[in-house]
This record gives sequence, C-alpha cells and structure tokens, in this order.
Amino acid sequence: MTTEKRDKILQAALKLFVEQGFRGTSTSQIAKVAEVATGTLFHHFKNKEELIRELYLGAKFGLAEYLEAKLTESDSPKEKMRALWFAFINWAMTNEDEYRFFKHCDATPYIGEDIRRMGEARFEFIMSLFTEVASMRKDKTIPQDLLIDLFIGILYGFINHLMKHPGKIRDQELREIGFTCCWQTIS
Amino acid sequence: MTTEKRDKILQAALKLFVEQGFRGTSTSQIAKVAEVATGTLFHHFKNKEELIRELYLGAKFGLAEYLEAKLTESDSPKEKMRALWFAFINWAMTNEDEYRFFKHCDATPYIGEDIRRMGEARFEFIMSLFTEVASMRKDKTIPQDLLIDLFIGILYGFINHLMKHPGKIRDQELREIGFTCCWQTIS
DNA sequence: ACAAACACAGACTGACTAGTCGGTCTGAAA
DNA sequence: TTTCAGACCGACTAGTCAGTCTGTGTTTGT
Repeated sequence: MTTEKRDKILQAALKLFVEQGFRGTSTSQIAKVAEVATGTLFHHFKNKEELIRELYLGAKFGLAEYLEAKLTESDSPKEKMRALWFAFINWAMTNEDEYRFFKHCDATPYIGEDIRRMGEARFEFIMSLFTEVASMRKDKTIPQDLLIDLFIGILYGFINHLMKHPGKIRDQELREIGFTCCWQTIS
Repeated sequence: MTTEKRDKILQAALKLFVEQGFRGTSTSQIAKVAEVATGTLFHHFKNKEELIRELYLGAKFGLAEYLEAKLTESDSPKEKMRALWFAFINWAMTNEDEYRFFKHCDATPYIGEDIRRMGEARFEFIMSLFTEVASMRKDKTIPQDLLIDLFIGILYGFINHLMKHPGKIRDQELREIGFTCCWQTIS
C-alpha cells in the first residue's frame, strides 16, 4: 500500500499545497517535484481530492495522537490545559507544514465541510476537557463552545506571532506568558 | 471612472471569491453573474489580480474609516479598546462578505505580501492605541506586537463563534462578556 | 455635424488542467 | 519457466482558463 514513490508524492503535495494553495498546484507539478510520472500519481490516488483527503486525515490523526499522549489522565483541568497549550504549540513549531496545511484547509472553500468533519471523533478528549473547565468557571453565562473558539483564537494568534518572529521560536518564557493570558480568559 | 457595470463586476466578484476562492472563480463566471461580457471586465480591470487588489483596498479603507470614526480621541485606552472591539464586531457582522474576503486574503498564498501590506498606514491609530495599552501594563515582559496578535486572535475567535451561531448575532451581552475576556488578556 | 474618447460586446487564442490509456518492467508465486 | 499483479511511465484528450482582438453603439467636446 505504501511505496517510496507514493510517499514522495504525499510529501511534495503537502509542501506545494502550503506554498501555492490547492488550485494553485497542478497534479503535473506535484508529479514533477516528486520525480514521478503523472500516471503514477493517479495510480496511487483516484483523483486530486483523494490525495488531499489522505494528507488531511494523516495530519489530523497525527496531531490527535500527539496531543493525547501529552495529557496525563490524573492531572487537574488547569494542568491538562497547560499541557494542551504547550503540546499544540510544540507540534505546530515542529510540524510547520502540517500546521499551515490545516489552517489552509480551514480557510479555503475548496475543502468541503464533509472532509473537514472527518476524524473529529479523535478529538473528543479535548471536548471533555473543555467541559471540565467550563464547569469550574464562576461565571457560567459564557457558553462552552465559545470558550473553545476563544481558546483556539488565542492559540492561533500566539502561534502566528511565533511564526512571524523565527528568533522567538524556542522562547519558553514567552509561551508561559501566553498560557497565563489564555488561562485568564477561559477560566 | 465608476460605472454601473463596473460596480456590478466588483459586487459579483466579491461574492464569488468569498464562496469559491480566487482560483475557484473564473473571470468568465464573474462576468456572467455580473451580466456583463468578459471584454467589459477586462476593459475596467487590467487583469484578475487588479480586480482583487481593488476589492481588497476598498474593503480595507472602508474598515479603517469605519473604525476610526468610532474611536473618541478623549477616551481612556480601555474605553477606546472597548469601542474598537464593538466597532470591529459590528463591522464584520454587517459586512460579512468583506470580512470573509479579508480572512480569505490573509489565508491564501494567491495574495502576495506586497498587496497585503498596502493600506496598512491607515491603521496607525490602532497601533498607537496598542502602544498606550502596552505602556499601562504592570507586566512589561510581553511585547506589544504579541499583544496585538493575541487581540486579533481573540477577536477572530469571537466573530467566528458569532458567525457559526447566527441566532447570537445580536446578543449584546455576549459581546460584553467577550470584551471582558479580551481586556483581561491584554491589560 | 463630426470626430475623438469611451463603454461594452463576445468570438477567439494559446497555455494549462485533471485525468486516461496502452503499455513496460519487476518480482514473486505456481 | 510461465504467469500474473501491481508499480510505474508519459503521450494524449477534452475541457477550462486568463486575457486579446475587432468591432459596435453612445457620449461629449468643438
């Protein structure tokens, strides 16, 4: 199922999609960068969409697995939230292409809602963490899903900042400050 | 300089770009929706990119003008920040297509950095507001541009939430809560 | 009244696109 | 040794794309 050429196609496609977008990247360009014939590309993937879907799900499952491994079951909600914050940032910084790919998938109409919803079940442990956090809050007027949207907003804002300033990428202190800000907002 | 057909082209293009992306929308489709011939489109705009640029700058200047009008010079930084928060949300909710267009421009590699930087000078009043806010903070370790990125992150997260739940669009109380969260983070 | 300038039209072009097709090559099973 | 599956190839097709060309009406200034 997985061959050397197949992997090269996936790798080249991810890189090109991030740089140029889905419609800006032709299958023939992917084949060229992967040093493969166009026929080979369509031998391994039914069509362009299926190639994108595989890339998307692969990154999504990889991320879910990575995050779940970093959360300790016995920790308090705040400790778990902290672990989630640091783990996500770390993942984004060490898998920059996958992170950008995700953001691109979220932003482009090319990716339909059906694909976007795939693999969401793998993130249920995060949903239940937010339920815990929401139930701890004094001010109960804020809905739980708003809490999640705000968390994601701050997280994206923070990572965006780190990526704009490559020198700060390993600035542990800044991440700590970031989490403090974030926790103030959602707790 | 501005004719009826020209306006129809601009209007159709904005709508289609938001729905389908730049590369997913052909100039002939824009012409069809605008009820205009392709020749007319290229008579008014040198090429597709120039059409996008005009749309982008138009929305950007419109936003800047709207926001600036809502900020009262004599207000305190917190009051100004509050005004900015409410004004931006209000603008996004009443100019949904323009808002989505912006976000799409930010996210797609189709728009180069050169275009994206155009018209930034019109937002300098916001920059100086953030300078004020940053100088008020007790904890000075956080850089001012991070403050801006976090603010934008929270704002986008909040608007994202409002747009996902159309019933809440006019929920003033929720916006108030949102600003409280936001102010906690940046002050 | 006339010409220059302008708004608009749509058929047309060449480059490019996603995807196909007929075929070669390799290695393992029979 | 033969057979067979499946990885791989690249020329090819049908269609789409941004942009051009050549023309027709309509203002407008003189």
